[in-house]
Amino acid sequence: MTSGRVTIADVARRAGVSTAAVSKVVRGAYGVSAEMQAKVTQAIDELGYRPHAAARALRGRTYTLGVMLSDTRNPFFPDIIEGVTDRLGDTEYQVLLGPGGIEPKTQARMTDAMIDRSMDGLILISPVMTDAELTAIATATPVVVVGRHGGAAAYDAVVDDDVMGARLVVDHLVGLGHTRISHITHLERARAQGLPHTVRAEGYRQAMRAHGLADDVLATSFTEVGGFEGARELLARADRPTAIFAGADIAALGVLRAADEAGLSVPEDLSVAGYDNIGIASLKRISLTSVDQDGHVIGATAARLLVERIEGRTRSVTSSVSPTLIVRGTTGRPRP
Amino acid sequence: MTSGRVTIADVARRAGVSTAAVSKVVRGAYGVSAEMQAKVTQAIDELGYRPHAAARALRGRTYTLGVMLSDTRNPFFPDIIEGVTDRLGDTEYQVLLGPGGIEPKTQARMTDAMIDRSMDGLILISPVMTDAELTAIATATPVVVVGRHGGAAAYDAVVDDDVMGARLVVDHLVGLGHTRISHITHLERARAQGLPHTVRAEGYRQAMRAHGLADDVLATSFTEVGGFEGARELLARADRPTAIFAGADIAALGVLRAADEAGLSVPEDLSVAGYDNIGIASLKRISLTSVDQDGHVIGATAARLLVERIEGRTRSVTSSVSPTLIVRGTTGRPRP
DNA sequence: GTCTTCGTGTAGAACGTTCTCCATTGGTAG
DNA sequence: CTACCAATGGAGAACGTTCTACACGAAGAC
Repeated sequence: MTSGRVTIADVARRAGVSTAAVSKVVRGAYGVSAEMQAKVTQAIDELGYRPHAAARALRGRTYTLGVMLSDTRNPFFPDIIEGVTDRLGDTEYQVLLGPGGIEPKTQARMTDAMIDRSMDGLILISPVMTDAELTAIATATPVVVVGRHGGAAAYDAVVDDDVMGARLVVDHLVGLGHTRISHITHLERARAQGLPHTVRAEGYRQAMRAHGLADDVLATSFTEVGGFEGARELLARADRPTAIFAGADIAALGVLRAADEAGLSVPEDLSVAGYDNIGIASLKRISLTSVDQDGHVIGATAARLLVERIEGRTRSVTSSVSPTLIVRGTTGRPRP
Repeated sequence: MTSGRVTIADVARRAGVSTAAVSKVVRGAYGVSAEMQAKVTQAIDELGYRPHAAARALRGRTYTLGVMLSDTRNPFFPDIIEGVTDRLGDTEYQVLLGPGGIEPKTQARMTDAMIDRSMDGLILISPVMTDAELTAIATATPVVVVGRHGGAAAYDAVVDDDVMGARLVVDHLVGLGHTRISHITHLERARAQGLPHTVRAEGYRQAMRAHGLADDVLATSFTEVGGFEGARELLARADRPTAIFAGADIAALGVLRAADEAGLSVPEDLSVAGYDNIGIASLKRISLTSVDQDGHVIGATAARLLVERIEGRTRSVTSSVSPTLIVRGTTGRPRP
């Protein structure tokens, strides 16, 4: 099978030097003459040599970074991934994605698998696990956590300022004249803290209080169905809200469907706002008011922090990205 | 860094046996007594030993399967991935995804990287490369190609019957009374053959011919913008089509936007159909008529074929999945 | 001239597995 | 009682790298 593989020994033989010398050239290490450099690179090119990452793993780097995805379906992830790969495009690092699933158990299995494959570092996107578990992982390998607030000392964190994002939405809706504004959030089974939806819900509560309004939070799930069912419940009430702020755009899409089915027109009868500003939100047919997180920047920042940490930084860093509100057609003045 | 790692030697010491014996137990190999089995598994549990995949790579399996994604943004991929992981869930194999990008160059780089990391097998989703390149990869490691027609002998293939899918759409539109039906396809820069969009376009042509109608294919790209610009061009014509069949749902969404901006109502002035039946297509607000591929089945089939091939099958297999047409609100009778 | 020092190259031991022999044991056929 | 065999466990060589020593020569300092 691997019969055809060109090894470092082949290159060394061809160039008439030792394998150690070839290794130095490949790694750009100290102590190589210009002549040696030339000889070896020529041999490498002639033979088409590529270092065997798995073999490297046993001694040094693998030049592999892992990104654990908690939910492959979330349309917001591609932005982050693109940010990561763009940032890493001209480096030697390769990015591999691990579908971790929604369950804490499967996520733990995936991170273990990544560590077992000696990845040089891990980016965990909205991981659902305790701080203790997170710290345990971070002692085994450099870690950057995306989307969880209150990061610990052992790892870096990149977060969206979710409190601010929620406030932007509430301020906007109140500015339009709404007073009965409900919030749909995600119900978490695990004991993880500082997850985006929790913080968004808290930001929503704070903002409502600041305006002297009563808050109303309903927990379903961040899926189209979750948004649909949550909205159906809210809209069935006698004093139904005039605006619904969903903690994620996918859920907001479900809210829109519920409004359609209930025969309510948006935004006249009901204003709807989401969070994440996913691609579809900008489609004329949807035109969803949403909070934009700039996933590209988040991904690029995570990649930068991870490489820094791999290359020696030990002091922990938390980077916060400010969201912006994108006002579109699903929010407007309530009927008097 | 890796100081804390429990190795096979630790387990062997603890159980009072040789490392070779532990290896046998771990792999479930032949020649282990019940007693040995018990001793070793106990030691493994006590120490929390997990085999180091990178070290394994040097001699045997890595139990890692790679899935190369040609485009992370395509909302159809999560279905395939879920099919793969579901199928592999209770096996020892781990799935890692490689964002290969749209460029042939970056895709080649990614497949190389996966081979260098000694993955046991690769699933390539709509790879953009020549058959020769594909065959070269397939000689290095087991390969299953998803979404490319006309697979070669060196690898397995899972394809959607795109000719049939295109015919379903055309038949449906003709049945409604349309005669001027245009098709938007994806313009390929590379010399790859048998890609889905090519086959869909060909299926469209065949079906139109079968109905005695003139075909009209416009090549832009399978993106929202691609669909938008293509539709804008088509709708600016004097004898503009009464129906547009986009080769992918994302492009169809762009077509809808173009229709909105042109002040055309759907489906009265323009019928629109897509391909892939992505999640959003079923939203009331979109309600896009589309061809459903059952990505879950495709992914699961690909995973099954790959494992079979890894475990010894050499005869090449091509599995074809039949699509179904999901009729929704964006298609209807043309104005007389 | 001898002693350092520096720059360059190499030998050879890791790294954590798997896998091919080989040795030992106990049982059974003759 | 011998000869053979099957079943089990172990020794030790791979696998393809990196990395720590160290050797060697040239150049400079005294």
